[in-house]
Amino acid sequence: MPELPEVETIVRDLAPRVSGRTIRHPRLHKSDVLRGVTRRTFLAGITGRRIDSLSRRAKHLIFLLDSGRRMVIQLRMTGSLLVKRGRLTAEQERYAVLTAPLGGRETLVFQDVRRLGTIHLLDEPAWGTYTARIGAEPLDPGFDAAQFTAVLRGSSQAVKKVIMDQQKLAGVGNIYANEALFRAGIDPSRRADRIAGPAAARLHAAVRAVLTEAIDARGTTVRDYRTGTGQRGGFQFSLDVYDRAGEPCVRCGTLLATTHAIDGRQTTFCWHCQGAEPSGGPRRGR
DNA sequence: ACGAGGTCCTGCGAGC
DNA sequence: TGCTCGCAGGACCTCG
Repeated sequence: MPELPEVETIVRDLAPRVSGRTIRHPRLHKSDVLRGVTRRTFLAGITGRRIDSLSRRAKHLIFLLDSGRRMVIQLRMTGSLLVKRGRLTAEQERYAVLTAPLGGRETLVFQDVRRLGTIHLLDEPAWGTYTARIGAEPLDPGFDAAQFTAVLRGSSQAVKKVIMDQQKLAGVGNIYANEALFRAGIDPSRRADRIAGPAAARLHAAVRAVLTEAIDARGTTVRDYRTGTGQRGGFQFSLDVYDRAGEPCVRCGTLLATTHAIDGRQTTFCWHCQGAEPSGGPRRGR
């Protein structure tokens, strides 16, 4: 599932290949991915437009068009984006949502098996509203431990849910939330507003470190994720807890536990390394 | 403002 | 073998 590092990888791969290119004859194969725009308006809005830049905001891909509008693609669970030279494979044909020929036998392809992904087409004011609803970028140089601590302080919900809340913090999904909490030695179910001081600073550093390392490894491929060049990422070999339930903790050897108690999402953690906090004490009986 | 639950969507694996 | 069913889950929604 593409989170911040995966989307960042796709942007780095594709930005040089799409910038300055013109969308010739786009085809929208599935209309149910559109949000806030009709099929007709969407196609009219991108046809013949030049892509001035491709960038990332949280987990969203932002195509800035020469009209000043932005095509915003959210990959969600199974979406992928690539520039394909020549003919599409049978699988790409089958799951293509949007194909946009760029000239020179190259085609921008957005494919998505489950079609939970979305496409918006936003003018400048709408983009302003859209991006304002998304929280701080965790890798922004100005996003320091004090700002992060303030985010935690603002909620009594489980810390894992808070750091995955896109309105509070941008780009962290289930994989990196699990990893960062393990690295920081923090119980995922602990109330966010009870975490401060050194523990909050540890989590702040862990979130940034795990995201940075995952970008360096070109993302995590558990199932569907592919880079902008169609390859697998490399960070799945560096995961400490995600998808490792029942396996021994890399730090202490305790068998990793799993629960769905936090927001219904799979949470994997080590009782020993994350069960107890200096200021909070262990939390059991979830 | 909170938690719980529904919705979207399809492939996959378990169970019968 | 062939069927049904539960699950995967990010973002958004409604309800109490």
